[in-house]
Amino acid sequence: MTFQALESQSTAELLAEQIRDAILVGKLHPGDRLIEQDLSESFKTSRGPIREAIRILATEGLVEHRKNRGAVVAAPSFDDVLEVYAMRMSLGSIAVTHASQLSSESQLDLREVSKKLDAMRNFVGGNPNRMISLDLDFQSALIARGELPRITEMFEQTAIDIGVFVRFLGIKYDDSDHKALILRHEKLLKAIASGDSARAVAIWNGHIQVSVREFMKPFSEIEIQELFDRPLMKNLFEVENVK
Amino acid sequence: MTFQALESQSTAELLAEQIRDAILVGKLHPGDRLIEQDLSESFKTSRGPIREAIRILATEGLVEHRKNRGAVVAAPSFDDVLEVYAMRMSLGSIAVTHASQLSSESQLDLREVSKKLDAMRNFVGGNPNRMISLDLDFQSALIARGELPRITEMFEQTAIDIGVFVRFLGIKYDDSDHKALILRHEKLLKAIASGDSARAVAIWNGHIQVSVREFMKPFSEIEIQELFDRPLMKNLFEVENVK
DNA sequence: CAATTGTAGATTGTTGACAATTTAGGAGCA
DNA sequence: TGCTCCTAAATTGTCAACAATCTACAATTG
Repeated sequence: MTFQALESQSTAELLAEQIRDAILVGKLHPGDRLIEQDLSESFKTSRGPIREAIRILATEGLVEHRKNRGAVVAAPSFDDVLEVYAMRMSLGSIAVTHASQLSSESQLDLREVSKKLDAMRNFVGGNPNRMISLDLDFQSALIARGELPRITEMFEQTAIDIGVFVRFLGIKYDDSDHKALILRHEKLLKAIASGDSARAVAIWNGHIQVSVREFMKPFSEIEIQELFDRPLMKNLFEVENVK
Repeated sequence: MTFQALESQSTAELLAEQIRDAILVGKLHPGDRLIEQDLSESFKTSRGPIREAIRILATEGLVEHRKNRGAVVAAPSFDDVLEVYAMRMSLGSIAVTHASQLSSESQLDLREVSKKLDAMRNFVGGNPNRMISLDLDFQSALIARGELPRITEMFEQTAIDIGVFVRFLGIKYDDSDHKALILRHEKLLKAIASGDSARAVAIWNGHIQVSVREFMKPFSEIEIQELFDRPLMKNLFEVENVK
């Protein structure tokens, strides 16, 4: 009988998680200051662990930390959205390709990823923001199958960024999208499992494009036209893709 | 008249820099433990700033940090080299493309990058490891011209990784390489300045490939053959490139 | 003698006090 | 009024003592 070592998180990590959630849920707004004393009283701990938690959030980019001036919640722009999706497209392509290749060598186990997709299937028509979070989960699990630890970690970092964007730009997948979304993911898994890395990457790119489009929903026709003039935007939509 | 605020580094950052250098210079070896008490005595400071410094190094991946067990200097493998170069190729492509596009809109200032290249020219034939470090400097400065802060930061992270690899695998550019290296960089800058992003990316990819080959020098013919069987390796060498 | 348990020393985790720095606002002055 | 300078409050930075945890090794047991 073997047990999973339960390697509990450190207090600082636990605190970071709580504060991160507070930002993602909207209890803390961009520009809000994080004051060590106040937080340490709220969480009934000393300032030490709080300092570490803030440092974690700072490396994640959720807060900005300036010497002797403390930390404030960061405010993202649409340029940030484009940059982050460019990273996800390109890091994801590497990982998806590698996963496909591992699959050819039958070193690939997609069970965990399939489970995440099941969770999405069971949620069709449910709360839109929750669906986005399930989708991010699915993607993270998939990218992790590439077995490239640094890329996995950086990809995870971009997922946190997107959580912030969603919060501050008010994005929602609507119900009709849910089905298309899942269909695309099914195709993607099939391509990876069959070792067809080129097709897998094309589907991946297509999904990134759809995701970026989601972020434009709050904008007007004219604004969207202008967005497509930005180089980063063009680059994102010029790649080979399967819709 | 305006001055640049000189925003001095915090003590923890200063300490992190010193310890990082100690690792890159080889004073600290993989597996060595970093003991807060000892370090705080060496640096004549308390354990607080040392803790923060170690946390910084941990997020950079230079040391591994396990709960209640402290930090040890990490040991990289050749797979790590491949992963890091895959990231540099792909993040760099995004930045180089964007820089080329900014150049078309004449929003690009390559003076700082040119200075870095001058530094390399003045060093032809000099200490090989120092030349690698100048090359990394050049590349970082170039990527920063892409004006994509997250990508720039992640790219910088990979530069740190490479410092560790160079140290532990004993890589050296030899003198003959220096000239080819600089010639390539000149072509790259020209392509970017003229807004030819496709060509710039191809040159960029070629440089990454050459860099990876440097890391194989210590290996035997047979070992190198085997390395080329790895999927990541194939992917790195299959991209469009200019040698 | 091998396996387990117990224990001391080493090391990290946490805390509250104190020092240094920044910020905001008012007093003084042109 | 508008400007500079100064001071007090707020806040972060640093420190040293103490608590919790881990590691290595000796003692114990079967």
